[in-house]
Amino acid sequence: MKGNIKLDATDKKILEILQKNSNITNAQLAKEIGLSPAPTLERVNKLETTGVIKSYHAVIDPAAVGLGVSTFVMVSLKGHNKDNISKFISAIKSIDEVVECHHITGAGDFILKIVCADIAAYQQLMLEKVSNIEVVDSLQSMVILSTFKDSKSLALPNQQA
Amino acid sequence: MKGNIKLDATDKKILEILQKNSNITNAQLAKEIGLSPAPTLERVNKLETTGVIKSYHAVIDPAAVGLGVSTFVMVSLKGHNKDNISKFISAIKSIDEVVECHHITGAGDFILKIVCADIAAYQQLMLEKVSNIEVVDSLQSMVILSTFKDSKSLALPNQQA
DNA sequence: GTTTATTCCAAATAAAATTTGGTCAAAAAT
DNA sequence: ATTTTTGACCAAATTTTATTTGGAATAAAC
Repeated sequence: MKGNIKLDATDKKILEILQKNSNITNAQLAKEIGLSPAPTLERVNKLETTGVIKSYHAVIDPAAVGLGVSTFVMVSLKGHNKDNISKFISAIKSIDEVVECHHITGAGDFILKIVCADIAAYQQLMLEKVSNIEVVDSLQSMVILSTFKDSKSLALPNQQA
Repeated sequence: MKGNIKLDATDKKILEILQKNSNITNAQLAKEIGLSPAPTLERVNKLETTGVIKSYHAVIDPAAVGLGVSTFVMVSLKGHNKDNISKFISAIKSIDEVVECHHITGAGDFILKIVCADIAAYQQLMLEKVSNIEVVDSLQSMVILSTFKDSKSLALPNQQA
Protein backbone atom coordinates (compact mmCIF):
# COMPACT_ATOMS: atom_id res chain seq x y z
CA MET A 1 0.00 0.00 0.00
CA LYS A 2 2.99 2.27 -0.36
CA GLY A 3 4.70 3.68 -3.39
CA ASN A 4 1.57 3.50 -5.53
CA ILE A 5 0.59 7.12 -5.04
CA LYS A 6 0.97 9.07 -8.26
CA LEU A 7 2.95 12.23 -7.82
CA ASP A 8 3.14 14.71 -10.65
CA ALA A 9 5.81 17.34 -11.13
CA THR A 10 3.84 19.84 -9.04
CA ASP A 11 3.56 17.45 -6.11
CA LYS A 12 7.29 16.87 -6.26
CA LYS A 13 7.97 20.59 -6.20
CA ILE A 14 5.79 20.84 -3.11
CA LEU A 15 7.67 18.01 -1.42
CA GLU A 16 11.04 19.52 -2.26
CA ILE A 17 10.03 22.86 -0.84
CA LEU A 18 8.39 21.54 2.33
CA GLN A 19 11.30 19.24 3.06
CA LYS A 20 13.63 22.23 2.92
CA ASN A 21 11.35 24.60 4.82
CA SER A 22 7.98 23.60 6.19
CA ASN A 23 7.30 27.02 7.66
CA ILE A 24 6.63 28.61 4.29
CA THR A 25 3.13 30.08 3.99
CA ASN A 26 0.64 28.42 1.71
CA ALA A 27 0.47 31.63 -0.32
CA GLN A 28 4.23 31.64 -0.87
CA LEU A 29 4.26 27.93 -1.64
CA ALA A 30 1.49 28.52 -4.18
CA LYS A 31 3.54 31.24 -5.84
CA GLU A 32 6.64 29.06 -6.05
CA ILE A 33 4.84 26.15 -7.68
CA GLY A 34 2.79 28.37 -9.97
CA LEU A 35 -0.71 27.69 -8.64
CA SER A 36 -3.26 29.61 -6.60
CA PRO A 37 -3.54 28.99 -2.84
CA ALA A 38 -6.67 26.81 -3.00
CA PRO A 39 -5.39 23.91 -5.11
CA THR A 40 -2.00 24.20 -3.45
CA LEU A 41 -3.55 23.59 -0.07
CA GLU A 42 -5.61 20.78 -1.50
CA ARG A 43 -2.47 19.08 -2.75
CA VAL A 44 -0.65 19.49 0.55
CA ASN A 45 -3.62 18.07 2.45
CA LYS A 46 -3.73 15.11 0.08
CA LEU A 47 -0.01 14.48 0.56
CA GLU A 48 -0.62 14.47 4.31
CA THR A 49 -3.68 12.22 4.34
CA THR A 50 -2.13 9.72 1.93
CA GLY A 51 0.91 9.50 4.19
CA VAL A 52 3.46 10.88 1.76
CA ILE A 53 4.12 13.68 4.22
CA LYS A 54 4.44 11.99 7.60
CA SER A 55 5.12 14.84 10.00
CA TYR A 56 6.57 18.27 10.60
CA HIS A 57 9.44 19.02 12.97
CA ALA A 58 11.57 21.81 14.30
CA VAL A 59 15.29 21.07 14.17
CA ILE A 60 17.31 22.41 17.06
CA ASP A 61 21.03 23.05 17.33
CA PRO A 62 22.41 20.37 19.66
CA ALA A 63 25.27 22.57 20.82
CA ALA A 64 22.88 25.37 21.72
CA VAL A 65 21.04 23.15 24.17
CA GLY A 66 24.11 21.58 25.69
CA LEU A 67 24.27 18.41 23.58
CA GLY A 68 27.94 18.10 22.69
CA VAL A 69 28.42 14.42 21.87
CA SER A 70 26.89 12.48 19.00
CA THR A 71 27.87 8.94 18.11
CA PHE A 72 27.04 5.97 15.99
CA VAL A 73 27.18 2.63 17.75
CA MET A 74 27.30 -0.73 16.03
CA VAL A 75 25.63 -3.40 18.09
CA SER A 76 25.92 -7.18 17.85
CA LEU A 77 23.38 -9.33 19.67
CA LYS A 78 24.04 -12.64 21.39
CA GLY A 79 21.53 -14.45 19.21
CA HIS A 80 19.80 -13.33 16.07
CA ASN A 81 16.41 -14.82 16.84
CA LYS A 82 13.18 -12.84 16.85
CA ASP A 83 12.87 -12.91 20.60
CA ASN A 84 16.26 -11.35 21.27
CA ILE A 85 15.70 -8.76 18.61
CA SER A 86 12.38 -7.64 20.05
CA LYS A 87 13.85 -7.52 23.56
CA PHE A 88 16.62 -5.31 22.26
CA ILE A 89 14.29 -3.01 20.38
CA SER A 90 11.95 -2.44 23.27
CA ALA A 91 14.89 -1.66 25.56
CA ILE A 92 16.31 0.79 23.03
CA LYS A 93 13.00 2.55 22.55
CA SER A 94 12.98 3.60 26.19
CA ILE A 95 16.36 5.34 25.97
CA ASP A 96 15.72 8.95 24.96
CA GLU A 97 19.31 9.66 23.93
CA VAL A 98 19.10 6.95 21.28
CA VAL A 99 17.56 8.87 18.42
CA GLU A 100 17.88 6.20 15.74
CA CYS A 101 17.95 2.43 15.67
CA HIS A 102 18.28 0.48 12.44
CA HIS A 103 18.56 -3.23 11.76
CA ILE A 104 21.37 -3.63 9.24
CA THR A 105 23.32 -6.05 7.13
CA GLY A 106 27.07 -6.30 7.47
CA ALA A 107 29.46 -6.22 10.41
CA GLY A 108 26.93 -5.65 13.21
CA ASP A 109 23.26 -6.35 13.71
CA PHE A 110 22.09 -2.83 14.57
CA ILE A 111 23.35 0.67 14.27
CA LEU A 112 22.32 3.34 16.74
CA LYS A 113 22.66 7.08 16.69
CA ILE A 114 23.06 8.60 20.11
CA VAL A 115 23.03 12.26 21.12
CA CYS A 116 23.93 13.35 24.65
CA ALA A 117 25.54 16.10 26.67
CA ASP A 118 29.19 15.15 26.93
CA ILE A 119 31.61 12.23 27.11
CA ALA A 120 30.83 11.66 30.77
CA ALA A 121 27.12 11.39 30.01
CA TYR A 122 27.90 9.15 27.07
CA GLN A 123 30.02 6.82 29.15
CA GLN A 124 27.34 6.57 31.79
CA LEU A 125 24.66 5.95 29.18
CA MET A 126 26.62 3.16 27.57
CA LEU A 127 27.68 1.51 30.81
CA GLU A 128 24.41 1.76 32.67
CA LYS A 129 21.88 1.44 29.91
CA VAL A 130 23.03 0.08 26.57
CA SER A 131 25.59 -2.46 27.85
CA ASN A 132 23.10 -3.63 30.39
CA ILE A 133 20.60 -4.85 27.84
CA GLU A 134 21.01 -8.59 28.36
CA VAL A 135 20.91 -9.62 24.71
CA VAL A 136 23.69 -7.22 23.73
CA ASP A 137 26.91 -8.96 22.84
CA SER A 138 29.36 -6.36 21.57
CA LEU A 139 29.37 -2.59 21.00
CA GLN A 140 31.55 -0.51 18.77
CA SER A 141 31.34 3.27 19.13
CA MET A 142 32.11 5.85 16.50
CA VAL A 143 32.19 9.39 17.86
CA ILE A 144 31.16 12.11 15.42
CA LEU A 145 33.98 14.64 15.19
CA SER A 146 32.10 16.91 12.85
CA THR A 147 29.14 16.81 10.51
CA PHE A 148 29.55 18.06 6.96
CA LYS A 149 26.17 17.23 5.59
CA ASP A 150 22.89 16.61 7.34
CA SER A 151 20.25 17.18 4.73
CA LYS A 152 16.65 16.97 5.76
CA SER A 153 15.62 16.50 2.13
CA LEU A 154 15.38 13.23 0.30
CA ALA A 155 16.10 13.37 -3.42
CA LEU A 156 12.92 12.33 -5.21
CA PRO A 157 13.47 9.69 -7.87
CA ASN A 158 11.83 9.76 -11.29
CA GLN A 159 8.66 7.77 -10.75
CA GLN A 160 8.60 4.30 -12.29
CA ALA A 161 5.03 3.54 -11.09
CA MET B 1 29.09 31.36 21.12
CA LYS B 2 26.92 28.33 21.50
CA GLY B 3 25.47 26.66 24.54
CA ASN B 4 25.40 29.84 26.60
CA ILE B 5 21.76 30.60 25.91
CA LYS B 6 19.71 30.24 29.05
CA LEU B 7 16.66 28.09 28.58
CA ASP B 8 14.09 27.85 31.32
CA ALA B 9 11.60 25.05 31.81
CA THR B 10 9.08 26.79 29.54
CA ASP B 11 11.56 27.10 26.69
CA LYS B 12 12.34 23.43 27.03
CA LYS B 13 8.67 22.54 26.85
CA ILE B 14 8.40 24.58 23.68
CA LEU B 15 11.40 22.80 22.16
CA GLU B 16 10.04 19.40 23.08
CA ILE B 17 6.70 20.16 21.50
CA LEU B 18 8.05 21.76 18.32
CA GLN B 19 10.54 18.97 17.77
CA LYS B 20 7.66 16.50 17.89
CA ASN B 21 5.25 18.56 15.84
CA SER B 22 6.11 21.93 14.38
CA ASN B 23 2.72 22.37 12.76
CA ILE B 24 0.95 23.06 16.04
CA THR B 25 -0.74 26.45 16.16
CA ASN B 26 0.70 29.11 18.40
CA ALA B 27 -2.58 29.19 20.32
CA GLN B 28 -2.41 25.46 21.01
CA LEU B 29 1.28 25.66 21.92
CA ALA B 30 0.45 28.47 24.33
CA LYS B 31 -2.20 26.35 25.97
CA GLU B 32 0.13 23.39 26.36
CA ILE B 33 2.88 25.40 28.02
CA GLY B 34 0.47 27.42 30.14
CA LEU B 35 1.02 30.88 28.71
CA SER B 36 -0.97 33.25 26.52
CA PRO B 37 -0.23 33.41 22.78
CA ALA B 38 1.75 36.65 22.87
CA PRO B 39 4.65 35.62 25.14
CA THR B 40 4.61 32.15 23.60
CA LEU B 41 5.24 33.61 20.18
CA GLU B 42 7.89 35.90 21.62
CA ARG B 43 9.73 32.90 23.05
CA VAL B 44 9.53 30.94 19.82
CA ASN B 45 10.85 33.91 17.88
CA LYS B 46 13.72 34.29 20.32
CA LEU B 47 14.56 30.60 20.01
CA GLU B 48 14.68 31.08 16.25
CA THR B 49 16.76 34.26 16.19
CA THR B 50 19.25 32.94 18.73
CA GLY B 51 19.73 29.83 16.60
CA VAL B 52 18.40 27.32 19.09
CA ILE B 53 15.75 26.40 16.55
CA LYS B 54 17.58 26.06 13.26
CA SER B 55 14.86 25.15 10.79
CA TYR B 56 11.53 23.48 10.11
CA HIS B 57 11.02 20.50 7.82
CA ALA B 58 8.40 18.17 6.47
CA VAL B 59 9.34 14.51 6.77
CA ILE B 60 8.21 12.32 3.92
CA ASP B 61 7.78 8.56 3.77
CA PRO B 62 10.62 7.27 1.60
CA ALA B 63 8.62 4.23 0.47
CA ALA B 64 5.73 6.44 -0.63
CA VAL B 65 7.96 8.31 -3.08
CA GLY B 66 9.75 5.27 -4.41
CA LEU B 67 12.83 5.35 -2.18
CA GLY B 68 13.31 1.76 -1.12
CA VAL B 69 16.96 1.51 -0.15
CA SER B 70 18.73 3.25 2.72
CA THR B 71 22.27 2.50 3.78
CA PHE B 72 25.13 3.56 5.97
CA VAL B 73 28.52 3.54 4.34
CA MET B 74 31.81 3.66 6.19
CA VAL B 75 34.47 5.39 4.16
CA SER B 76 38.24 5.31 4.54
CA LEU B 77 40.32 7.90 2.72
CA LYS B 78 43.72 7.35 1.14
CA GLY B 79 45.30 10.02 3.28
CA HIS B 80 43.97 11.82 6.31
CA ASN B 81 45.32 15.24 5.48
CA LYS B 82 43.18 18.36 5.26
CA ASP B 83 43.40 18.54 1.50
CA ASN B 84 42.03 15.06 0.92
CA ILE B 85 39.32 15.57 3.46
CA SER B 86 38.08 18.77 1.87
CA LYS B 87 38.19 17.18 -1.59
CA PHE B 88 36.06 14.34 -0.28
CA ILE B 89 33.57 16.60 1.43
CA SER B 90 33.00 18.80 -1.57
CA ALA B 91 32.45 15.75 -3.77
CA ILE B 92 29.99 14.28 -1.28
CA LYS B 93 28.03 17.52 -0.98
CA SER B 94 27.13 17.34 -4.66
CA ILE B 95 25.57 13.89 -4.39
CA ASP B 96 21.89 14.37 -3.53
CA GLU B 97 21.32 10.79 -2.39
CA VAL B 98 23.91 11.25 0.35
CA VAL B 99 21.82 12.80 3.07
CA GLU B 100 24.39 12.71 5.86
CA CYS B 101 28.16 12.84 6.07
CA HIS B 102 29.99 12.72 9.38
CA HIS B 103 33.68 12.67 10.19
CA ILE B 104 34.14 9.98 12.84
CA THR B 105 36.59 8.23 15.11
CA GLY B 106 37.07 4.48 14.92
CA ALA B 107 37.18 2.01 12.05
CA GLY B 108 36.60 4.39 9.13
CA ASP B 109 37.11 8.07 8.54
CA PHE B 110 33.59 9.02 7.51
CA ILE B 111 30.14 7.58 7.74
CA LEU B 112 27.53 8.38 5.13
CA LYS B 113 23.81 7.84 5.06
CA ILE B 114 22.43 7.24 1.61
CA VAL B 115 18.82 7.03 0.46
CA CYS B 116 17.92 5.94 -3.07
CA ALA B 117 15.33 4.12 -5.13
CA ASP B 118 16.49 0.53 -5.21
CA ILE B 119 19.52 -1.73 -5.17
CA ALA B 120 20.22 -1.05 -8.84
CA ALA B 121 20.24 2.69 -8.24
CA TYR B 122 22.41 2.13 -5.17
CA GLN B 123 24.92 0.08 -7.08
CA GLN B 124 25.12 2.66 -9.82
CA LEU B 125 25.50 5.47 -7.30
CA MET B 126 28.32 3.71 -5.50
CA LEU B 127 30.15 2.63 -8.63
CA GLU B 128 29.79 5.80 -10.64
CA LYS B 129 29.87 8.45 -7.97
CA VAL B 130 31.18 7.50 -4.54
CA SER B 131 33.89 5.03 -5.63
CA ASN B 132 35.03 7.49 -8.22
CA ILE B 133 36.02 10.14 -5.71
CA GLU B 134 39.78 9.90 -6.10
CA VAL B 135 40.69 10.20 -2.41
CA VAL B 136 38.39 7.32 -1.41
CA ASP B 137 40.27 4.23 -0.35
CA SER B 138 37.73 1.70 0.93
CA LEU B 139 33.97 1.51 1.36
CA GLN B 140 31.92 -0.71 3.60
CA SER B 141 28.16 -0.70 3.09
CA MET B 142 25.50 -1.51 5.67
CA VAL B 143 22.05 -1.84 4.18
CA ILE B 144 19.19 -0.87 6.46
CA LEU B 145 16.79 -3.82 6.72
CA SER B 146 14.34 -1.96 8.91
CA THR B 147 14.20 1.06 11.12
CA PHE B 148 12.84 0.70 14.64
CA LYS B 149 13.44 4.19 15.92
CA ASP B 150 13.95 7.42 14.06
CA SER B 151 13.15 10.13 16.55
CA LYS B 152 13.19 13.67 15.36
CA SER B 153 13.47 14.87 18.97
CA LEU B 154 16.66 15.35 20.91
CA ALA B 155 16.42 14.75 24.65
CA LEU B 156 17.21 18.05 26.34
CA PRO B 157 19.77 17.74 29.14
CA ASN B 158 19.49 19.51 32.48
CA GLN B 159 21.35 22.74 31.86
CA GLN B 160 24.77 22.97 33.49
CA ALA B 161 25.47 26.55 32.25
C1' DG C 1 13.33 52.59 47.66
C1' DT C 2 13.57 53.95 43.13
C1' DT C 3 14.70 52.63 38.54
C1' DT C 4 15.33 49.33 34.90
C1' DA C 5 14.62 44.93 32.74
C1' DT C 6 11.62 41.11 31.93
C1' DT C 7 7.79 38.68 31.38
C1' DC C 8 3.43 38.50 30.91
C1' DC C 9 -1.76 39.35 29.53
C1' DA C 10 -5.99 41.09 27.00
C1' DA C 11 -7.52 43.03 23.17
C1' DA C 12 -7.02 45.06 18.57
C1' DT C 13 -5.18 44.42 14.13
C1' DA C 14 -3.08 42.13 10.32
C1' DA C 15 -2.12 38.13 7.86
C1' DA C 16 -2.93 33.63 6.59
C1' DA C 17 -5.58 29.51 6.03
C1' DT C 18 -9.63 27.59 4.49
C1' DT C 19 -14.11 27.30 2.32
C1' DT C 20 -17.23 28.19 -1.31
C1' DG C 21 -19.13 28.36 -5.83
C1' DG C 22 -18.32 28.03 -10.19
C1' DT C 23 -15.27 27.51 -14.80
C1' DC C 24 -12.75 24.78 -17.83
C1' DA C 25 -10.65 20.83 -20.02
C1' DA C 26 -9.73 16.11 -20.35
C1' DA C 27 -11.30 11.55 -20.00
C1' DA C 28 -15.05 8.21 -19.89
C1' DA C 29 -19.35 6.74 -21.28
C1' DT C 30 -23.07 6.60 -24.40
C1' DA D 1 -19.50 12.18 -32.30
C1' DT D 2 -21.79 13.96 -28.42
C1' DT D 3 -22.86 13.95 -23.73
C1' DT D 4 -21.54 13.14 -19.05
C1' DT D 5 -18.44 12.79 -15.54
C1' DT D 6 -14.37 13.80 -13.24
C1' DG D 7 -10.61 16.35 -11.67
C1' DA D 8 -8.02 20.40 -11.24
C1' DC D 9 -8.20 24.92 -11.01
C1' DC D 10 -9.28 30.09 -9.79
C1' DA D 11 -11.30 34.34 -7.46
C1' DA D 12 -13.36 35.91 -3.72
C1' DA D 13 -15.64 35.43 0.85
C1' DT D 14 -15.06 33.73 5.31
C1' DT D 15 -12.88 31.90 9.21
C1' DT D 16 -9.01 31.08 11.79
C1' DT D 17 -4.56 32.22 13.27
C1' DA D 18 -0.59 35.06 13.85
C1' DT D 19 1.09 39.29 15.27
C1' DT D 20 1.20 43.81 17.29
C1' DT D 21 0.14 47.01 20.81
C1' DG D 22 -0.19 49.09 25.28
C1' DG D 23 0.01 48.45 29.68
C1' DA D 24 0.38 45.70 34.38
C1' DA D 25 3.05 42.96 37.39
C1' DT D 26 7.35 41.09 38.94
C1' DA D 27 12.02 40.74 39.81
C1' DA D 28 16.64 42.39 39.41
C1' DA D 29 19.89 46.35 39.60
C1' DC D 30 21.28 50.46 41.50
